[in-house]
Amino acid sequence: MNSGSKITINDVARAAGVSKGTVDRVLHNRGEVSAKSREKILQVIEELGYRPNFYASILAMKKDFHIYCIIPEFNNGEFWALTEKGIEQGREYAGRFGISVSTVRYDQYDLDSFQNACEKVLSSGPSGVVIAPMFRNETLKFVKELSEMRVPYVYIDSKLEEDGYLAYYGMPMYQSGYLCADILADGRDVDMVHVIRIARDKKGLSDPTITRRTGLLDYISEHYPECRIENTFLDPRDKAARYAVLDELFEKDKSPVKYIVMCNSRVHFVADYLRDRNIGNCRVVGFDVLERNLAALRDGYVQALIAQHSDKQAAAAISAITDYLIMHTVPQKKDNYTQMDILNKYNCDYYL
Amino acid sequence: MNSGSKITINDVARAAGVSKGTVDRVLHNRGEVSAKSREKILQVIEELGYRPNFYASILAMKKDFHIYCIIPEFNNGEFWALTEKGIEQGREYAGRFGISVSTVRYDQYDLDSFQNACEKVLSSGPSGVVIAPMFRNETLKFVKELSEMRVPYVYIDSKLEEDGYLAYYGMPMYQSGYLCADILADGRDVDMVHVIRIARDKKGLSDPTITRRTGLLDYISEHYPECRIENTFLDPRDKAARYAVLDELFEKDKSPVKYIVMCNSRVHFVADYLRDRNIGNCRVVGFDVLERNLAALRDGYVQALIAQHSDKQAAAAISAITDYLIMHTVPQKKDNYTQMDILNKYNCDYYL
DNA sequence: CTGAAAGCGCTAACAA
DNA sequence: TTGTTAGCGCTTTCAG
Repeated sequence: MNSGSKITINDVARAAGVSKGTVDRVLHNRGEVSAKSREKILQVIEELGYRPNFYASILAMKKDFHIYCIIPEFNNGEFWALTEKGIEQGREYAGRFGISVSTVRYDQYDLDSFQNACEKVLSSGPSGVVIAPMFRNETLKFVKELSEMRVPYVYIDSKLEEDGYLAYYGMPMYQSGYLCADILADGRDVDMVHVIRIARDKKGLSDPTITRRTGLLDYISEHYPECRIENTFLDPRDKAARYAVLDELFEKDKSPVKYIVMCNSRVHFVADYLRDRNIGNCRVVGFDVLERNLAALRDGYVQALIAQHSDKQAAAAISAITDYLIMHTVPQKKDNYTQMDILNKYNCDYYL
Repeated sequence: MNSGSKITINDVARAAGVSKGTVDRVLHNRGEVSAKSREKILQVIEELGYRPNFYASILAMKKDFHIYCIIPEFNNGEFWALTEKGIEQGREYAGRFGISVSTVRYDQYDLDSFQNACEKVLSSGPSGVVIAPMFRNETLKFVKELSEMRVPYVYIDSKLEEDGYLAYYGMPMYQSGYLCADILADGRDVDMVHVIRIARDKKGLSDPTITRRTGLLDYISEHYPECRIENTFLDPRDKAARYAVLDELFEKDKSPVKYIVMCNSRVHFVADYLRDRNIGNCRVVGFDVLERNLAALRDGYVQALIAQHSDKQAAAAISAITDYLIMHTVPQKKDNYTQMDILNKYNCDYYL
């Protein structure tokens, strides 16, 4: 019940018949200690239930830790803004321990800028890094260097299939697509689903939502084998083009209810169109709590949003590194698949 | 960016031409300090941007803080078990600061036991208390004493309409009922809703879910003015009686789909019945993530659960008090209405 | 009203 | 391989 343990390193030293210097050595596996002392000390620690006082420890080591977060650039109101908010929370936590946190951003469509970001971090002598990996190979190279420098790193948003990370915090992508389909279909008679996607100009860039889309399509082929899937591509930078494409979609699909889904955070593109064209007979589902998406939810142009606390993910990532740095603890779970939140117009105002 | 500020109380003392003892005095409004010194010191603090180092401070004061949590008793798998888990998390956090946390439980159907719990806490000299208030008047009396002793307290789960609390963490009850109705009805043709309730033996005990039920009924009368509401009462301790009552319900209601809702965490009572009787044509919605409710969700006997992170609520409550004790900060928001999570069979496994 | 000084529990040289 | 010691930044007597 009581965590305010009173026994100090001095008590241990006395009981073990050594000096506190030696106790400290075994505590941190530093310097050489005779097997005999070591054993005795460990035993005494056990018996007395000694717990080190982290605050004394922090005070004494006066190290200069610095955590770097590598994430994509963003504009206000975009997906990564929420992550940045979480970094802010993490900074607050880490700051209490005298650990500073900074963000390094890169253009998620530009490999060079990612490489630059990594190099910048590497040359700054990081104590730990949080990374949202968009480029597979480059990231692998980067984390390998970190490993060699014994710098702990944690993935957020998505992770790679290597093993050296301290922790991962993100959404279960495949399941999120599966869930999304269930919410979209909702037990109705669905014979056509429009999957709206973002046209990506550069090739060679992996589509971050591909796994999610797979989950979506799997659900549909399992539950609605007859259902047709229509893919439609939207240009994120050209509103007129988007409207033209959507106009075409609505001309072709004459069903009484249109089922529309987007696997990324841009469902507001669709909502804005529907609002402008005053179209009501749609069931639209998308992802993530951008302000524009929430507005669409409230207005009824989007029926549901699947959200994740990407702020908490970032904050958790920073806490994990902080705790590792300060008290050498590793997170209880290495892979943390965070919950998928279903938002509709009645609960969205209590989110965040 | 950097929170590891380098300026210490010594720097301030030197710059102000006084000793650090004096600086400490103005920092904590302790002892008398000449107006002149005081002003000078304040100014220097401002100029240098001095931020005290909490860890040195904690180390030096070696105070003995103790937080008490007052919550209802429970059995394994019941609602309050999750709260207890959150208390455990909070204990871990507080423990880092040498603050201990203990739980005092009471019988939520017995006023005396609540009074006993309060007295016990009061006489233990609490540094702070977390309370889930089930008895209005007694709680008011209790918190008044706390206020007089200048002991900070925070409400979880529900709160009273007084003003002295440090913070509150809980679900927006009315809205949760409203949301629940929306999920239950889900745009279908609903002409009868069964509201299943718990028969409470003792009178004078306020029904904790009354606000939620109001939200539920309001939604229905707004969206389905013709819909009939049937109340059915279940005895929590008598399975046979529950089955009898439910048998009767199913004999009377011949509609093709039955709409069933419970406003508390016991929807597993209904699910168990449906499973045993092998009844499938129902749409059932309930609250809270008890293991038995989750099982019902997975099996399809309950379609949706509205959940809240009552563990996080408790943990947040303890953190709030800890932070207040250690660094004299008050929570950003006093009233924290936590999000309402919609769970179905596809996302429930990623919850908690 | 104020300064000096002795710790709080731990780390990291430095000697031995 | 080990003990000793000087702090880390702050609080708290205790003199003055």
